[in-house]
Amino acid sequence: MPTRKEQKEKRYWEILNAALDLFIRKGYAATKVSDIAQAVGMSTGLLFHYFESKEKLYTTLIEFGIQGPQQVMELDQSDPLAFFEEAARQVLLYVTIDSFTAKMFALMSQAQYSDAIPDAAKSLVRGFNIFEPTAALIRKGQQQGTIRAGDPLALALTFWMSIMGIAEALVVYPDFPCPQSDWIVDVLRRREA
Amino acid sequence: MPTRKEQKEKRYWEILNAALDLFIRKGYAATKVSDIAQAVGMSTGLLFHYFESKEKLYTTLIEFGIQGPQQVMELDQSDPLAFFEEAARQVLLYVTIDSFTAKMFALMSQAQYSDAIPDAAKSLVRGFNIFEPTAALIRKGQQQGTIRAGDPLALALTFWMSIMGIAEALVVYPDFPCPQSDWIVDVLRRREA
DNA sequence: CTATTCATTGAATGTGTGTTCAATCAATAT
DNA sequence: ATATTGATTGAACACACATTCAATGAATAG
Repeated sequence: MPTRKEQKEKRYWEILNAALDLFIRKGYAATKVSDIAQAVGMSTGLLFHYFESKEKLYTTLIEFGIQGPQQVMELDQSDPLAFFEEAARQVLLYVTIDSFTAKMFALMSQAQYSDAIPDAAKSLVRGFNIFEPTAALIRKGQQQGTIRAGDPLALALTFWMSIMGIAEALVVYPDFPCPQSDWIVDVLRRREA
Repeated sequence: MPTRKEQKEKRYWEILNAALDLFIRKGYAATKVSDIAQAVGMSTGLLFHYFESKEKLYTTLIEFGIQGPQQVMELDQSDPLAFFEEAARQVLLYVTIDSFTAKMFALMSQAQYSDAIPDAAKSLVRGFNIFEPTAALIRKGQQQGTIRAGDPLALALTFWMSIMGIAEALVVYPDFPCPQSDWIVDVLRRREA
């Protein structure tokens, strides 16, 4: 028998889940609060007992969302190429086994290039720039001779856009076959002579 | 001295340009007709003398947009790997020299995964599936031994998501360094033993 | 058992936005 | 020169949607 508090906690997550799904498919502006409420199975008014506004709900999701990329960047960076292999592997793993985390990646990927999200969310997203630290790592790998020559920022962009784009596509179409993570790393890998 | 008809034609394109830019940055729902009108420098009401509705305006853009991928698929396909090299080269070339076409790619890329666009536009986008023909070409390349082993659909997804994601990012941030097209093709290229 | 808290609803409110329209003025045609 | 067409505006309209709120009833506390 679930206590009142447990029920509330459970519904809190149900809302976040439903909202995440809708925000990915329709975007922030096109997602109606009533859509989310309906997906969870509650009245629209009740949703405002859990989140004070649509904006706050979205921003809460983004707060969770930045943890995904952050965790990835916390992987062992001593060997740059190994880091990218592991990063790609992890993200694609989420896509198959942890749809919530996978959807978070998709959400972050969209938020990165959208001008139509709440200001608070925009600040959060822009505050965590994944490209600069990635470019630094790529530079290191280039010196070691494991990563191909070329503008590090451009290489970082290529790597992350592939990962994010694939994650986004697979979240929306889960039946699509999942690429292998080392294919993507081949964008960075130095080719043998 | 421009005639009345020329003026009208010119403004028609100005509207399409401004709308394209805003739709990419903000998405369909978050882009207000008044935003577009303001960007062009006309009253909101006047815009409806050029396009009967916001929906029609968006769908017109999508109609132009599908021509981009269509043209790419019309490139010579006799040598699969050469085709992908040329396709990647062309798309990235547009990003640098023809921002209208480049933005079209970004628009199509977004539309592909959005549930929040007009039905007419959705039909158009879904009607032209780029993945199936690409997968067929990949299969051919695999038989020839120029393309790596692996699920052809998954390889097609990887290739196009990289291209589209990069195009989208560069359209929004034109100052970002542009990757080299052959990096992306390395996702498909069979590695020497 | 009674009182209180609080989840829940459905209707009401207000704002924002797509669209329409009557009126104006400039360009073109006759 | 006059009439007609068409570009242009600003205000008006209607509708959709985020948010509020008073009322209800069930769970919990005392």
